[in-house]
Amino acid sequence: MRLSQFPLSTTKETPADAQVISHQLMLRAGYIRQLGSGLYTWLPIGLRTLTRIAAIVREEMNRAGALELLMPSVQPAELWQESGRWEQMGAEMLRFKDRHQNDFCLGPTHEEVICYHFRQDFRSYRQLPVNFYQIQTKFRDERRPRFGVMRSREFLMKDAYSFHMTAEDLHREYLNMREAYVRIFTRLGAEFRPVKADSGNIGGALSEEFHILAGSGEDLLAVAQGGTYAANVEAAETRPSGTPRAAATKSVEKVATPGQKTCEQVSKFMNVPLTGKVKLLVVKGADGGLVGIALRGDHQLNEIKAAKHPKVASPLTMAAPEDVLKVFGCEVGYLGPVNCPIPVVADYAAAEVADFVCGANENDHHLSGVNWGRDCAEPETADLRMIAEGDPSPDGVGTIKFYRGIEGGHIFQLGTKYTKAMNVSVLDAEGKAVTPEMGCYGIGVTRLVAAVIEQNHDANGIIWPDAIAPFRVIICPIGSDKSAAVKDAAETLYKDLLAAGIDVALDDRGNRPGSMFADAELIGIPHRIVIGDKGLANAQFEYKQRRAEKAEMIAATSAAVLERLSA
RNA sequence: CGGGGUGUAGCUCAGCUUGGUAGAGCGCUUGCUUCGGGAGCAAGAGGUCGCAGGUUCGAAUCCUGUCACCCCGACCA
Repeated sequence: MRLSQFPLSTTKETPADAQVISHQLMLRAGYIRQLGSGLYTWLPIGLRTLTRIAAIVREEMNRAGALELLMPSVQPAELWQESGRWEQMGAEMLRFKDRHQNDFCLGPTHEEVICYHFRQDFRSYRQLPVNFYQIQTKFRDERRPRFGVMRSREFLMKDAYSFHMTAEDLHREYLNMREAYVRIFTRLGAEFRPVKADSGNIGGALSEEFHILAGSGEDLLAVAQGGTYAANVEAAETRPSGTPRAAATKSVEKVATPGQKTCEQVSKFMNVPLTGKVKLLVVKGADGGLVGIALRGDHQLNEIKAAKHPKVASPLTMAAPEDVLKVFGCEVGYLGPVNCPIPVVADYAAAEVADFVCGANENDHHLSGVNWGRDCAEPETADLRMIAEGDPSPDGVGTIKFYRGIEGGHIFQLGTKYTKAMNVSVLDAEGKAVTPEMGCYGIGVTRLVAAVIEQNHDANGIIWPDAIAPFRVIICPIGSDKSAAVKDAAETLYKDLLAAGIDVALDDRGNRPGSMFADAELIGIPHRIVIGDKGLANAQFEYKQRRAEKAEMIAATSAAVLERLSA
């Protein structure tokens, strides 16, 4: 591509709205332009990279045996009413009516549509298993779009849906997809990590997320050092320590703690470590009443785990302060399990503390020297807290460290949740109707562009891995309007590289060297060839890898350049 | 949805407190010079001051409403 015919809208100044580096660089390098909140246009250079990533995804999905199709982004409400999600989905699903006043939505996902098509055309076990995928625009009306294309409302997603006669076959395909994802993320040149995940509203059993590791990531990951365990903190389980609780050594004392409401305040005020404090959170119960959740002072509630507890209402709802006052007769800052008027479920760690400090269920007072089983009932225990850095890995191998990640892909074993709801069935070998097992596998294609940039940039701009660069190499001729030798050398090299099938850009805009180099670095071209009279005098081109500290001189031949590119 | 902020030239922003007819830098156009790290000089083009009402002789500036965008939080297949 000749840059004289390929507009680059690069800017020196960083747009004010961009917070994260990938968003800033994508705007500065002219990859995207914002149209509205969470809506972005991909300019030609940005689209080249987006298309390359999509191509890698497509290749690996095909290699893994999945079949590409394309479903509409506009979907009729009937299908969503059938699965029950028309009511379940919140405002993130954009709904509207057509001219006949029929309800539609912009598809946030395609489980309903694929089930609809599958049940039309698939009647026999002989036709299974199948795995369909598409690369299609999705729309989710996020409450707060942010970070450019990292969390936008409209985005490009690869979504795949597989159907199976048995759970075992679903598991086989799940592992097949997992391998395909590992290949895809490896080819992107990204440092990534598959982690155990919560399957969220989509439901289903087994689920893993593929995260691109980056400090700006929105997700927190618990990764075992010295082990293999890795999970999204939302999904990371915690276990009882295995060592029995220490024996009680103190007796209960009531202590005046005026105005000391938080664990930190009480801990400081009474000079006890946070780990010696037990806090009681009050949430709505599954039976409509209230339930107390006991956590160690230094631990945080994991709302997803708590919501899954049979005694707790889902979704998790904290009790209103008025209701707490009514039931306990005190403010939320002074709650504890002693003489507690509601059922209590304790996190494993909280149940292991002896001689602890807790609220006295009386304003401005706490109790010290409290022990489970003696001063209050031995509680029901469960895994309710967020895993913490330094915790032992749940699988017993290694110690947990936190990383931040950007969710680039997610694979699920859905089971029969959607096939059942959508009345999908096929006949097995005995002629009996069977509800197929279903898996779904997503990759956020647009998000990956930003995620890879988060990992690959420097002060001058983006640094693309070869596989997804908009151009692999850029030729910068210096003074080509004055020097016929430079111009000829650049043209010859350009044509030779094109002939060799290399994605090459020739900067024939006649700009000064400084601005050529700045553009080439900002847009992230991985290889640069500079051609000038000085070098040509010695029959040399200058070659610089984007990531390299220094440029080097190579022979002024197309063959020498091709050799560098294949190295 | 709660809290906060911002809308002025293509971009980044000043001007608003204290009302008086629109500014800077970058970018763009033309000319000359320059040409290995975002050039210099000169001359230019370019704005319904988000929108709608109101106050006033007069509103970018004050008041009311509204829309959009951004940030923090909540939420998130």
